[in-house]
Amino acid sequence: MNQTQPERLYPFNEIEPKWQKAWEKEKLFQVDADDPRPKYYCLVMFPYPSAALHVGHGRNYIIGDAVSRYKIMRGFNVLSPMGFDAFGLPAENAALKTNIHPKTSTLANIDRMKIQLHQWGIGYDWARQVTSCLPDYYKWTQWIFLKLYEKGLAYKKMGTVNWCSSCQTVLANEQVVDGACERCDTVVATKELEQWFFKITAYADRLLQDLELLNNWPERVKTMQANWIGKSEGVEIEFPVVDENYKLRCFTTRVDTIFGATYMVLAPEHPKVAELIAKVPGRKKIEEFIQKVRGEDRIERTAENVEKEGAFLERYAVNPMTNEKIPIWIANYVLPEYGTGCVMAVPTHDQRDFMFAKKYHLPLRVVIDNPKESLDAKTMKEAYEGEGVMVNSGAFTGKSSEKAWDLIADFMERGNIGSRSVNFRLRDWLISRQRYWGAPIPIIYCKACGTVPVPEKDLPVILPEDVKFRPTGVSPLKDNENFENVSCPKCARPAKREVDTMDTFVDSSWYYLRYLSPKDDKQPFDSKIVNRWLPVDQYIGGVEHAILHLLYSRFITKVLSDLKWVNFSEPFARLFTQGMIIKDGAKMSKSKGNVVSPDALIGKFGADTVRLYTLFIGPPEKDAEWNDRGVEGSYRFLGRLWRFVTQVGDWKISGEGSVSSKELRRQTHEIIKKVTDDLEGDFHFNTAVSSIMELVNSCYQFEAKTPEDKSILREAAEILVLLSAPFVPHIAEELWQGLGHKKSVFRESWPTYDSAALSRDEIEIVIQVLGRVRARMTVPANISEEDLKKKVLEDKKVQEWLDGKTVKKAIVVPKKLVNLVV
RNA sequence: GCCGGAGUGGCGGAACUGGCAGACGCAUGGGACUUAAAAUCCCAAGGGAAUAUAAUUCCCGUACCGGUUCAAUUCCGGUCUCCGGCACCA
Repeated sequence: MNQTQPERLYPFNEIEPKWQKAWEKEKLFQVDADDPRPKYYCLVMFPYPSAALHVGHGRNYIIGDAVSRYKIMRGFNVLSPMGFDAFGLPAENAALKTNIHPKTSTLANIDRMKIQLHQWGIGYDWARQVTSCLPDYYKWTQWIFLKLYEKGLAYKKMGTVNWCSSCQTVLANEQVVDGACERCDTVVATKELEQWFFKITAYADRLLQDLELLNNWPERVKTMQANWIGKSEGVEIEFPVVDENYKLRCFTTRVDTIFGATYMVLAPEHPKVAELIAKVPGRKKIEEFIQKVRGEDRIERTAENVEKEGAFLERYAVNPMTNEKIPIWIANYVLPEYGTGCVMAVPTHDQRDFMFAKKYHLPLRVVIDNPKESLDAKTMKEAYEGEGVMVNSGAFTGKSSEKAWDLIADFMERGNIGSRSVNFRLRDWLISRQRYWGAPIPIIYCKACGTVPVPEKDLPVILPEDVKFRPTGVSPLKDNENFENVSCPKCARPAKREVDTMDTFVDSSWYYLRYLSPKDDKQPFDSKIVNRWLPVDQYIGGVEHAILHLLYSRFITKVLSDLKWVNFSEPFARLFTQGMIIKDGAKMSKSKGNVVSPDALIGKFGADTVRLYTLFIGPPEKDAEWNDRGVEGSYRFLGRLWRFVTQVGDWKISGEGSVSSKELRRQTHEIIKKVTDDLEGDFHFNTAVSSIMELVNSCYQFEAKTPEDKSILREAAEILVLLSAPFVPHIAEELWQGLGHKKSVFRESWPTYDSAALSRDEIEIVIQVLGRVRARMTVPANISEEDLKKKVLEDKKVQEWLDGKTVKKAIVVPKKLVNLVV
């Protein structure tokens, strides 16, 4: 135990609890609906209540709190709520080990986290807390499901779905990362199952389009969403099958290459394959190949350098533009779920087709010539995928491929050969889960009436507590006969409930609306109030939600907007994604043993130190390495601030300062501007904090000789306290009181700078000769350009550098520099 | 491969609209206080070179190569590396 307790530089352990209580008493963060001030909705992504919080989590809340407190001082009516995304697998998995019910452990974790948030000095309107695992909340999650169901946007279908064998449940596409479960890293298998989906694809185009409205979202998040939605425009072309009376449809983005389509490839899973090979001699071999491909899991199938393999179906189709008979193949590189599961192959102008054609000796024909170097199908080593001049393309020969694209598409549409079509990568959102700790899906199956939604008046469908929740691949709710067996709401005959629960991302896709009327038991939210407060002015959270939560929330908002429940179509006007805090080069986690707990640090240095360091660590949007010595530096600074402000506590503000103090006053006002700009801009708290530090350093350097000087220092002290209040609220309150103020510092208005104070009498001019700094001189600020030039040329050092050469040109940047060209 | 972002001291990082590169902090070195240490406070500091230890002065330096400009971390062209997303998507 040779860890030394640092000297107590100021009584943080006394003042912090004191002010936390005071804010509560004063209801600093409670929003009054009738407040006339302009609204500001500052929202931090609500957390999953796992174990205790670490300093990495803290960054999120500290940033949000700094923004809220700043906006309060700017005169806004700030709504800063907090809740808990409380359903989910971790609690359920823990329960399997510890035998503690998920509800018990979740609620206990919530209590623990609230204490931690409190100790950090984070202010929320706790009267608005939402907890997604409680019936008064999930009742309305179920209501949202019903609304989507009514609109045809929630549906059940049989399909190939992602299955995690460890979590024993299906997963949404968004929850599969590199072919593995995002939660437990188990390689995801595919299964044919009947599952519930939300039809997010119906909104694909709008979700993509409206990204353009989100000017205050980080570019990378918008890019990620755009990539995920994955729009591509092309043409769907019909290829007649030889000896059959049906056609196969191919989707292509390169309709300009149609004359080079020398064969066709189907996914092995394509529904027509069985029919096509029913009578061919080599049927057995083809079936074996299909079995082989089907047996591969997602990773094997989509891995980067998988050898392209295929089989000839011994059948032919007709290229509708050349009227040639072309062979039909199946191959592992054609995916059943994208486009039509059937592609036209143009080996000369598509690298995959090229490799496949070379392997199986399929014909190649150049139809777009490379303008730089003429192509020859016999000698080319790889496909040419660029633009060029059309060749071997019937009536389109000689045209540029860009132009031919539209001409061919038009021609096909006129002749009913094909039609323009758009494909998205985005798939519908699979929302059912075979697990216990989630909101039950409000559906009843009746033998007579079919699928019957639970009537709104019967909501919520309560999640029963007495359930043995072993994951078995079937929802644990099936265990509870009282839950499953019900009477049909339509015909009253015995019926069965849906036993699956909803993906927790459904819970979190609408919580930001519930904060506005968290206790309303008549409706999920009050449209009038929501329309007044939304969109959220500032949303703050981790970039890991760039696709999942943010895409789902945008989708649900658009649905609610179409249903006229809300009058806006994007929920979050501004988004800020903070970087992760790293320790020893890795993300903090219990298993790595690199978790930094705030509790000990708060005990040793106080919450303000932890807050200040967290904000000072680096640009908040970037990842940052936690450094314990850096924390001490922040603590030292607060000690310096404390010492300085308490020292000038009984000095008075009076009159003008002496000449020497003018510079300090100027700096003070410059820093008001700097901190304000940082807070209004990109939340660069690190530079805001550093300029506050600079001002403190200057104050220490300044020697106050006269009462006027003292008055300038006193003004600087007041401003320092006001400017640092959003970052280090406890010490700021205490110092503010020490300066003789009765009101909370957060009831004061944010300081504004006096532009007169920013002006200087004298300025330092940098003198360059040929762009290199050679001298500097101090001149009156209002000096004319002519006088300045004259003075510069008279300077001894300058003359040495000029060395008798003539000055061709003198560039004068007002108030900054003079550059002499010789 | 496509899309987005980044590359600056020993480290985290700063630099408005092209105008003194390295603010602020950490680590480091020196000093004060102390019997001593820790803590605290004060001072120094990109690298290199010259002079006499100094004051001082010069040169080199923002991933690399080139360009525009009186002047480039900033603008333009090219190259490399790293991070993130998508990817056998037709």
